Amino acid sequence: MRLVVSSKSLKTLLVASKDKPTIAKIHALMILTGIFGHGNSNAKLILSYARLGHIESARQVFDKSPQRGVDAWNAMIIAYSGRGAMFEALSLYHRMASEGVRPDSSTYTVVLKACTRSLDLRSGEETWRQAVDQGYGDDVFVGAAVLNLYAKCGKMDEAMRVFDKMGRRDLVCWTTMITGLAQNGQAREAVDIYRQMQKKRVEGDGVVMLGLIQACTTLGHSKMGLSIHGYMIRKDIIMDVIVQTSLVDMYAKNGHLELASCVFRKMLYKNVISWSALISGFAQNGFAGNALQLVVDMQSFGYKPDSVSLVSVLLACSQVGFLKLGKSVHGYIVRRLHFDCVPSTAVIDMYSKCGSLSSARTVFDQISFRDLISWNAIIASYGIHGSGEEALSLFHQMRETKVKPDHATFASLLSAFSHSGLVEKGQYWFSVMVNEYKIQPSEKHYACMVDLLSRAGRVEEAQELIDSMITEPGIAIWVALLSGCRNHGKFLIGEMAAKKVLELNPDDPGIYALVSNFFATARRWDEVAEVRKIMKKTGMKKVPGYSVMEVNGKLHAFLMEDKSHHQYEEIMQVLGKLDYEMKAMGYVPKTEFVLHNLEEEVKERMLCNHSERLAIAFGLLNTGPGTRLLITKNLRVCGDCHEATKFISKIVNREIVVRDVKRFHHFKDGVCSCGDYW
DNA sequence: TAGCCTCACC
Repeated sequence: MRLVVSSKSLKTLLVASKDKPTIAKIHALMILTGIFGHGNSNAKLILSYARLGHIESARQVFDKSPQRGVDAWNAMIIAYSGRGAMFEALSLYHRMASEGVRPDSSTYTVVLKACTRSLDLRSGEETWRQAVDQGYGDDVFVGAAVLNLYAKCGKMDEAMRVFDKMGRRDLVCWTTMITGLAQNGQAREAVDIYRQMQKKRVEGDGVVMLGLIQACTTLGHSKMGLSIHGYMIRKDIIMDVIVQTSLVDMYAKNGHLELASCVFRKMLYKNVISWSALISGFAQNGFAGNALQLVVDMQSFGYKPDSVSLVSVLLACSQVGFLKLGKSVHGYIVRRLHFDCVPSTAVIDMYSKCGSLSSARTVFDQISFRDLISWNAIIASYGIHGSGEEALSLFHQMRETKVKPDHATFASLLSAFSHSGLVEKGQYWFSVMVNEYKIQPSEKHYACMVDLLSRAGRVEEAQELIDSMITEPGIAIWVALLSGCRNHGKFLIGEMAAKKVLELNPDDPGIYALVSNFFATARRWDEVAEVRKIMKKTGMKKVPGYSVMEVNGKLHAFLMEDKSHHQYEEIMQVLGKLDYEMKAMGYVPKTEFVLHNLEEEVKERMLCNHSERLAIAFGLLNTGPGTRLLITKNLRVCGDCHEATKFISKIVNREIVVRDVKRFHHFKDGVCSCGDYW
């Protein structure tokens, strides 16, 4: 019996084959039947081997082909480029000419793709020039590839130059521009290009919409995002898992978690990325508990968390001080996944925000590759723990590497100086930032400097600095100035700062307390009454303060006057006993931190029931003598609680660490590491 | 033959 095998059927089999032995059999059959060596059969074989990762076999086919058409060369370049072997891909491309094979449109496209993968702008531009020389300058495939090269290398100006000159543009060219602009932080320009595209009556598909959704995400334009979503539904544009995931991401990043969850729930097909998008949305918006619950849910649906979703878990852990879970996630990533730059930075941040600065440092010292963000994270870690000198020393080490400090590095460094009271160092490095690094100071940088100068009593200099600002100073700056004025009795400047603070109407009751205290210190009772009036009007709607503490691997959260806790009675007994001992040692409740019109005794009781106080008492009840307590608070620690915690640390002979929204307070033996200025 | 999704510091 004679077996008839057609070239076409073998090629179809090749595309469908899922393992090397099958391909090898078809390969053998091709040789036996004489198909091998004709047409582009060798190219198909090369691609099939490469698809399954057998690059050596692919190369053997290439080397043993009796004649190699341009398809075989292209296939081999794709094979190398897909494996990240850029050098081999490029050398093949260079060899083609010497072997008398003329590159075609595909060759330029795949070589440009290879250059894009390795971000090799120089080779890419050279390839593009050669493509133009050979008459492929108007080819939309080559054009889209060069636009993508520029976009991925962050050269959108260059991309725009090429795009403007293009004789023909297909949908992919438009999309590459829109996506490229959106991903390079030029979201407005992305929208402009889309408008141009509409004018030319080019219909957008899901991928174009995805670029626009990303633009909405960065611009924070949820309204526009919503209208794009509606447009896709009306126009029946297919929303695949990628487009749906970016919708989830867009809604979540813009704070619309219900909408994000709603899109997510309606997704028929989900993947780990869509879960991660939702989880990170909750974590980034401060809903640590929901984020953690979602990770449990995703596992029950059979999805295994990857390093991206676990980074969000770490973020949630750092928010609430969940050291135990953070530690186990760290271990899991190290053992099972890739512990590269992003997860290691998240781990550093988690340890430092959970109070373990030394663990953060150990991880930082062990990682082999440190990028800008890892340096920023470790510098910030020392800053929030009040170690300005160590932050500076790390900054010096960073300057010895190739990594260039950015605005965030200086924000962390200056904040470290302000938390450590290093005024001259702050001034010096602020001027270095502006003059040497040409970084335009932002609101955060100014706030650090104003804080630094004001706490040293140099409020006039602080005011001069504020006057030199080009942008309108925000609340953080006026609050910093006001604190200094209050502490140093500078009433004239302070009054102006207080008025500014009230105009800006902050959300934080602690800030109203500061303003009220300032006026009380200046004996300006009318203004004190005015602040109370504002508080009464808006104050009751403020974010409720809560404190979180981990005991035996479980998190316990406390709200102010929280009676729901099963140990509430015991907690109140502990607090009562402590109150008695504290008063005997000279503690006087700072009732000015309660701004309601209440009797003194009631105010005192309210102070006593602040969430951080409840958490401390709970910690004392449930941990052994001498154990360090770590409490995480969502707002700034209250001034009276700060005073009380100092006394408590001495009475119970414990180290009490409180992390508030700004920094760490290490209370030990009646003293706080912040030096009573925060 | 093409273009596309999630994560770290401030």
